[in-house]
Amino acid sequence: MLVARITLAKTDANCLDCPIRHRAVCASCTSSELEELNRIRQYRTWKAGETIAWAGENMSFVGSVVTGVATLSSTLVDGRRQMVGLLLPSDFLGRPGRGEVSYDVVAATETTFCLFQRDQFERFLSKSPSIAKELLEKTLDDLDSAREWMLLLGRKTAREKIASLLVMMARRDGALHRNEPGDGLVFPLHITREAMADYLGLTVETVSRQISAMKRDNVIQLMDTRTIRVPDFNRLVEQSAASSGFEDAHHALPETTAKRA
Amino acid sequence: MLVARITLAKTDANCLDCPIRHRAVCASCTSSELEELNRIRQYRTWKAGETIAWAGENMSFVGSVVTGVATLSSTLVDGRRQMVGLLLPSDFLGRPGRGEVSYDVVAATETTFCLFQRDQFERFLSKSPSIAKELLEKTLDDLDSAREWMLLLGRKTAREKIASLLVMMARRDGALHRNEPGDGLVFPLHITREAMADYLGLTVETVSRQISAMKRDNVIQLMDTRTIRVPDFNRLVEQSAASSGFEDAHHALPETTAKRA
DNA sequence: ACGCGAAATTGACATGGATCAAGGAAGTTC
DNA sequence: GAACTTCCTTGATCCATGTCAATTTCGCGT
Repeated sequence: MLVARITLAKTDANCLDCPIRHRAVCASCTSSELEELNRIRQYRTWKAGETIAWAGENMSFVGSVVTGVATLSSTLVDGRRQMVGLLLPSDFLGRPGRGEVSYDVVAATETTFCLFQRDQFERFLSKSPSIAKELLEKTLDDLDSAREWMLLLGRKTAREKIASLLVMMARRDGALHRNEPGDGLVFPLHITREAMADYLGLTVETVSRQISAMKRDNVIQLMDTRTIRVPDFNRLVEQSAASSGFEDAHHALPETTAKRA
Repeated sequence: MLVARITLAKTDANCLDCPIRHRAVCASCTSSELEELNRIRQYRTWKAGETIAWAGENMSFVGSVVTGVATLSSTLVDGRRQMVGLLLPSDFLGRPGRGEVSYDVVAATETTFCLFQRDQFERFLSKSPSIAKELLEKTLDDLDSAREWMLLLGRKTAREKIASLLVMMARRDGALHRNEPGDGLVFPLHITREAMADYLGLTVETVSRQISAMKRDNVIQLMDTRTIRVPDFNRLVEQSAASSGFEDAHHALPETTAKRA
């Protein structure tokens, strides 16, 4: 498997060494707050394909993705499925004040969470304005992403959907690592074609066909089925039918900017 | 025009008389907090069709819808448009900490907002945990709605989309008024067929055809083009392909529950 | 190295919704 | 109350994507 198997000790590691220290909900905590979080947090890892929580189930934990990728998805009674969110490192899972989870949460790759008992976290939340602020900020970002995705689902063509997904993956990957673009941008997809289809509101067949078509047109190359090389990132962005709004001003192009880690 | 023309004096009215007093971000404010809000708030009304803010523009206000309906929508460079949110009374517009608005905001009907200067609101927000909590709560609700809509956009058929929209409109209407179901449920749509199409990721033609088809099948009746009568609400819900999850447990069926006003 | 199952690709065909086009209904202006 | 304009409906046709089916490739365990 391609995914780095970083295995973190459940309690040993310190928040200060945490890879998502500066990007998760705890980003702006004071050191005394961090100490308290450090005491009540727990790491837990799910293997690729494992279900972390079922829609409707009660979940007593909330927390952040430390490493890996997890998906949020909804299902209609007849089995049609739509992914409604992607959890990447530093993303938060769980809703303070509500145990019941609204979507199936599945580990797409091996995924490690930094978890808190929900009631403990809620108590902490009500004491700590900084974490409340970060959580609101994150939720607003999630809302923006969800709405951007609505535009994609409602109005973009299959080709544009695939391009948009690749752009997003490249950006989110670039925000973590830092891709020095020597001979193009290379990044991993992490997810299966089926997961892509679920995310984009397409079928696997259409995803596969469009990827083949983009390969033929030399917009992308496949190192292997899950690793994309993009010779010309701008060309890819063009094909994604980026919206005329200015939402993207808040995202980082992998080459140009990256949140300081 | 069908919309009630409640015209509120800009500064006269008191928060205590506000129609959204118990459902807006200020719902759980203390009376001293309310007094302060009362001093810094302003009512402002937009006529149907007027643009409240353009995507990318800087907006120095945030606030809540008091009466009316406004839409949030994104546009692709070539003009394809997708509505990404609907603002009904008590819904909040604006993002603390960011002036730039991500979507076009348009008054679908005559719409009155209760507005605050953004910096004033932010100052208030950082002092008032109760309003911060409400805002987080609202944002999480918005996120849930957006995700439910993603499922609709990605996976539902035209028929199911229309049914879902009608169910939503009926519910949101029912949460405000209280429909005593004598001879079926009657509610106004407020929005044009075009707005419906924008919301559902369809064309006007398809919206119109599906509405005609549902009329033919006696799932709905039209009192006039914008007023729907539903003889059997459950039948409508069935046609909406409600998801197998449990998200709906948090919404009120018009007949069964309604938030106390 | 072999074989198995899952994932991905490709082809042939079907269809739901878009597009193009025309006309009707309802509200507004002079 | 005639002429617009905007909104809505309906019909005919087309095409992007879904569906069904077969085959290939890849990853992994033995």
